[in-house]
Amino acid sequence: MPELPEVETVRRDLDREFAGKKVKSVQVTGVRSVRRGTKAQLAKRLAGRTFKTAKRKGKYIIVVLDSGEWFVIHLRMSGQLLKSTPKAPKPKHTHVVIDFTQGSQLRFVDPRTFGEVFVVDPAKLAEEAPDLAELGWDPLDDPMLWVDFARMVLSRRQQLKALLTDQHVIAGLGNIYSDEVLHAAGLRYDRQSNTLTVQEVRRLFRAILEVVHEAVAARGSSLADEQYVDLHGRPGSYQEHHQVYGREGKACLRCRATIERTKWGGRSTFYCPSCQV
DNA sequence: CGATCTACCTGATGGC
DNA sequence: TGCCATCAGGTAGATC
Repeated sequence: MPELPEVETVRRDLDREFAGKKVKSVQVTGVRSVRRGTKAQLAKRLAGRTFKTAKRKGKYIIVVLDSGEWFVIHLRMSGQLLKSTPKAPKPKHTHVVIDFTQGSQLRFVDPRTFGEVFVVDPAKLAEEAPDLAELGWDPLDDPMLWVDFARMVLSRRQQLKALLTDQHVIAGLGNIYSDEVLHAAGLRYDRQSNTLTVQEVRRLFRAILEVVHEAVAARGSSLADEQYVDLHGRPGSYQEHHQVYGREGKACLRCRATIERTKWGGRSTFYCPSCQV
């Protein structure tokens, strides 16, 4: 579900609401939410620790603990982090509950159970969390010169949608935002990365930055099912700005041609057949 | 190396 | 009403 803008929204909420707070207790009831190490180890490494700051790398949320360790959360398709109180009824599929000494509660809710939480020593990141260690360029956090971006794109032979959603190359884009970026850049999902002109690479670079920043400002995209909500359970509003995603059969807002939907890599892909080349 | 499947899950939706 | 197929924001692994 959530891509960079949604994860960043949750990160900011988490930092605002829980930085400086101390963990009182941890209950892990989910069967699959803890896959690296045991539930007991996770609870032990969190109990009594203070949340210092919440960071983000790609789609991973990283809570820096006062022990120096990282409490990492990946929401995958359906995960949510929700702030609540101990007495409030728990939604179905609540897998991890963290109580804080001041009385608030943090919940990890995840119907499809693809998401995960774990604690890692950042010094052992490469061995214990290679997926996190090997992430590529984060377009919100990492400075990047456009010439370096151009070198990266032109040195690969990959369809553009594959390149944009490859977390080793660019960290944070998924199915919605790759389609929106490609429309903003005027490029088709199946263009080979090494065939781009210099101007096209520049447009792609600017489109990534523009779409990501605007989507973060709108607190992410929530689709009809509202699977994505922020820490307080509120939806985002960037879906109102979507140019192609979910707009099959509607007029392109730039050229008035009809937006098409196709299958690419097993996922729905939306594009304008006229102004994306 | 890149492209294409499959699998991991629950739940919503639509056709018949 | 029920039953079945399809689809959903992600990612890893197998295969060619």
